[in-house]
Amino acid sequence: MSLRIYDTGTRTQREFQPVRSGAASIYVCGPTPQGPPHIGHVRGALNYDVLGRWLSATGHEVTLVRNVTDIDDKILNKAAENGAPWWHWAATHERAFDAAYTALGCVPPSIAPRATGHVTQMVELMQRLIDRGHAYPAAGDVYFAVSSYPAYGELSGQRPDEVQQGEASAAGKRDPRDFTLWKGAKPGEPAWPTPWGPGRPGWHLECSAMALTYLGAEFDVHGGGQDLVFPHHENEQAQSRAAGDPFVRYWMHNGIVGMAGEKMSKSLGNVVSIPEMLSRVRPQELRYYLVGPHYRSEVQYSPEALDESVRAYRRIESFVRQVAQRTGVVTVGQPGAEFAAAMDDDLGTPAALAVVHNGVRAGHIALDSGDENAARAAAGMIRAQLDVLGLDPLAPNWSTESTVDTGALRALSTLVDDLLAERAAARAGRDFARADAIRDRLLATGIAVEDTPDGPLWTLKEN
RNA sequence: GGCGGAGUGGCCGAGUGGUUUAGGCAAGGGCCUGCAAAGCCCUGUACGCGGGUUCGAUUCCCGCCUCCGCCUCCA
Repeated sequence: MSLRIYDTGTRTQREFQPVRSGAASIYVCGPTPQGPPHIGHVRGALNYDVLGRWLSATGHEVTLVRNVTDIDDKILNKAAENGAPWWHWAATHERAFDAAYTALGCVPPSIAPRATGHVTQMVELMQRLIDRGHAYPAAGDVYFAVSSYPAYGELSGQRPDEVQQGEASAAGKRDPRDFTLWKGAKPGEPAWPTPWGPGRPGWHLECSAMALTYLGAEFDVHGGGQDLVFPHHENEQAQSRAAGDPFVRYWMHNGIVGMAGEKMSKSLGNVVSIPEMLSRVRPQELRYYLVGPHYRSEVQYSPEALDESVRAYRRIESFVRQVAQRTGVVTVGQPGAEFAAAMDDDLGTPAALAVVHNGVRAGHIALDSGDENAARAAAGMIRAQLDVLGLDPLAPNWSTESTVDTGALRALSTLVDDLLAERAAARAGRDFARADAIRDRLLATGIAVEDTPDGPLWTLKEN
């Protein structure tokens, strides 16, 4: 059994057969860094991170390209509104995106190419399209001739004639359906030289050019949000295939994130930024919330649902930590066949998490019956499963040890142990009022005490 | 107007032509505990509405309602 992926291009689930056996090439539409990253951006990145992790776990050498659209109308406008140079505005927000991806445990992409660094490749691609009669320059712009490419619309199912026409046709555009490959420079705008005059990249061209540069004329997976199917991905495919490249084998589109009824969009200004969310929950917990539902389903964000995820994740986490504390080191094992079957079914993370939870229950039963070997084995398997999802509680990237003063921790530990010894003495003397007073006092300071078969266990409460 | 997706038990969220049916959160009962906490066991007559196909539909088909995405910038 191997991975099956739902391919938007054919609207069916297809077995994953990579261009190069044992390897996987993935291109993901990354951010246009015009503002802070929000929950929707991060959901997409997380989904393709899980894809990459699963492909790696199943023996593929993964190349993942996630681009940065660092030149664009919106960046120019936002920068101008804020009195910043466009390149500074883009670079600042690009760093914010990187920080969010890192905080949420995304494996760094093989490369995160910027549009502005690939003008040469774009010019080459445009030249090929012009030579083949699929594109034409006009008044400083370069357009793709939709009528020259009969397969246009095949990815999205759109019929070009039915597409609502937006803005009035620009000067020199031969057909209102034609889209811009390259925008001629207007006064004061950044510009790069081309054979057809100075200007800057249109939105769609860069992805075709950068995918070709790093992944070749044919590659395995192209991912993005469902809102990019049309026109962005339709146009990408038209450009690359019209130029003669086979392009994408599997198109994957993740569902979008809504906001309890109303849609979340930049224009409505109701986006939830990642730094804001991470001030409320830990990154693992936010990740669990976004990775839990199937990637193609829509998520309606609500703080209540996020809170449920927090508790669900902590159940898993506390089991793994408990086993580690009681039985020593828990080494990462193998995810197992049931988990693999779930993941192979178009990244079935909900079923995969059900397997994890069943493992947690089985592990607790083993722990209760004193079978520490079975408990350790269960925890090792769970760690392997969670690692595929980027959720292993013991993974070093979640570690907070570096921020903790070990000297202070040792001093605290001594004080708590003293109090717990006092409590134990009180309990032994059946002075439960005294014992409970100590426990309450510790709880009030943020230290929770639980009695286990191995004696009392204390933990610092989150938040 | 065109293209596409969705409506599941108190909530989140999978899934399937039928006899046992995810999983989590919350709730109630029980076990354990001095009491808790955690954990374990048990409980809850779920599939938007109306037709149709079928021995049988939440699952397939048709119609309707509601919601969402895209067709303009968005992951």
